[in-house]
Amino acid sequence: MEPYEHLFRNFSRYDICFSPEEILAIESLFVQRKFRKNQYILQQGDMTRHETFICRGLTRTYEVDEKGVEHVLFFGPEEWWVGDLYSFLCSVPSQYNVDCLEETEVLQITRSDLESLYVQVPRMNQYFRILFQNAYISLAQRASSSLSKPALQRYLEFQEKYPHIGARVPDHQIASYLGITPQSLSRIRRQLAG
Amino acid sequence: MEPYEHLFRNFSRYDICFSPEEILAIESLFVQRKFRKNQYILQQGDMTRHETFICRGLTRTYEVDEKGVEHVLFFGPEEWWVGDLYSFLCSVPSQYNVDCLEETEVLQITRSDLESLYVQVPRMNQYFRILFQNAYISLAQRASSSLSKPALQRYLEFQEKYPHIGARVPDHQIASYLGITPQSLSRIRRQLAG
DNA sequence: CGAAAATTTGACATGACTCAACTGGAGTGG
DNA sequence: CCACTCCAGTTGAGTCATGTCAAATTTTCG
Repeated sequence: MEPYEHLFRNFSRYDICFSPEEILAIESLFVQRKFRKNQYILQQGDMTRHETFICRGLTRTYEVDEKGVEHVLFFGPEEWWVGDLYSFLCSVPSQYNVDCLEETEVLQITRSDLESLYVQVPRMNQYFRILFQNAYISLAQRASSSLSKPALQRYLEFQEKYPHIGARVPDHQIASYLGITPQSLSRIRRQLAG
Repeated sequence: MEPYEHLFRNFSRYDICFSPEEILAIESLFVQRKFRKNQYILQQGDMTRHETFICRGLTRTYEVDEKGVEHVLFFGPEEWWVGDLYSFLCSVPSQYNVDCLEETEVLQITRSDLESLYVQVPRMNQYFRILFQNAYISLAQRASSSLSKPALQRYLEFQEKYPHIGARVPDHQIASYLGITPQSLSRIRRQLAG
């Protein structure tokens, strides 16, 4: 499927349609790019110059703490936006790494182009508003769950919510996403199996 | 201070200005309301009919799990929006309770009025987009922290980020916000003091 | 003042972590 | 095709942070 189709399909999920001129403006401001497996879209410490929409593939967003331990924050499959929003908006170095777990095709937009897009196509504000609303709701549920539920239950919730991701990602990265060690996840899996 | 002043001051924090007609539209769609201490703005299981902007006072958003344990998700001081967004947007019963820890003055808007506001004042999309962006960033940092850092450090982060809230809220609610028991928080405090 | 709530403390239990060793499969080079 | 290595995953033993239960103490507030 052609990359822009993914993007416009995502717009239409939120019942947001654009005029032909707007479509041209949108297409002219995004840049298409392809990453190989294990390649980095963004590295901790770098300036975030683009926000990135995933058309195909799978990414992971993670940070490395003072002790050198990786913490996976999100997986980014098709039709997700990835990037360090804080870094992007506030022009500070990124706290996060984003790398590709599979060969990945993306569309990218720079901050100044996004701002010009908001002016040219005001309805983009609506699109991103809804997007952030949803992201916020989903993150609130995850945060609540991580504060109050044991690892077993969080694992089950993850499996239920992202069955397709669970199958594409090694266990130790799922453990990191859940905030537990690979050993703990392994024991949880044994407990579920037995 | 007059309630609408708080609201417009919040708009202006994001460099968003409105024409006199827009200001009239905004003022006509929000309803002013006052809650006493301990009164509920929203109860778990109810339909969320309004989103609520806090002009004065302090709220807490919490949920009650299967075991009957309360989990505080957010505190809502002046110039915060509170409410169960998911319930509000999707017209499902709320998962959360919002009550007032102090006497609280708010401005409320219903879903249909907010939708009509987006049409009458398209720039409101921009305002809420930025609001959700920021809320999302802040929540992502909290979620990351709750997954990877010990309780002591989370407590210190909370104190640093919301010093004014820490002073206005009983400890056991801070403990709940941090995802630990009041006993654990008490021990952490002793450790810090000694 | 007196009741109720908040906080602290102690003893013990438990879930998750750490460290270390082991297993098993995927790739690599002889 | 067979070692060999590498990495993910598993398992075990001991430790630590935090939870649970119960009780004492302090604070709040009618």
